[in-house]
Amino acid sequence: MKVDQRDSTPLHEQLAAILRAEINEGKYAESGMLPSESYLQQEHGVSRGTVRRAIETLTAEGLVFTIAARGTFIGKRPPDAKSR
Amino acid sequence: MKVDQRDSTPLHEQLAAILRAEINEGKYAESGMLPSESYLQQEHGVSRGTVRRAIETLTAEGLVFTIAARGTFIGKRPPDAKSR
DNA sequence: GAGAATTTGTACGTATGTATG
DNA sequence: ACATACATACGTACAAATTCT
Repeated sequence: MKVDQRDSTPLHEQLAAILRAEINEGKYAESGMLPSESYLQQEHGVSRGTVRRAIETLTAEGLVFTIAARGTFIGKRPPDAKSR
Repeated sequence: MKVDQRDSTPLHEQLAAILRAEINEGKYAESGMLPSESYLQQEHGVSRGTVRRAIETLTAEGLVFTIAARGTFIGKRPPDAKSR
């Protein structure tokens, strides 16, 4: 799946939908985490800001959570994790 | 006490808190020094860089001081800490 | 003193967080 | 939405200093 630059749907929404589907398909079940933002940026041909907005959406949905300098993990954020 | 990899509190902060508590409990009173960085690294399952940042914090607090290739000692750095 | 082992020091690479235009 | 720059966090590799055999 790829984002469509001509589609009027915001890129970050398109990307969020793609990632959401991939997660539900178990694509990242092995590592338990998403690829780095830079990787996703190059992979999908969008800016890092767009990648981050997409991940933000998935975080709000409780699908993933990120920890600074470590990465974005699949699943709900543990109760004692303080960052956003 | 152990660091929590899923807690988003920086690992070096978690480790600093652990070491600070252990020092105050007198855990290292006997030797008067901290274990080596490699030991702490394996003991707590973090990288050496994280260990060093934790020790850096304790040093800034005046709780310990480090001498190159010798180790990290409990207490405030003496004026002539380099000589033997 | 020589050489190996141990310990701390420094540099660099990668990842996410924040700010600006 | 994108680009860039910088900050913070974590890790790895190599270098330097000290100690031990």
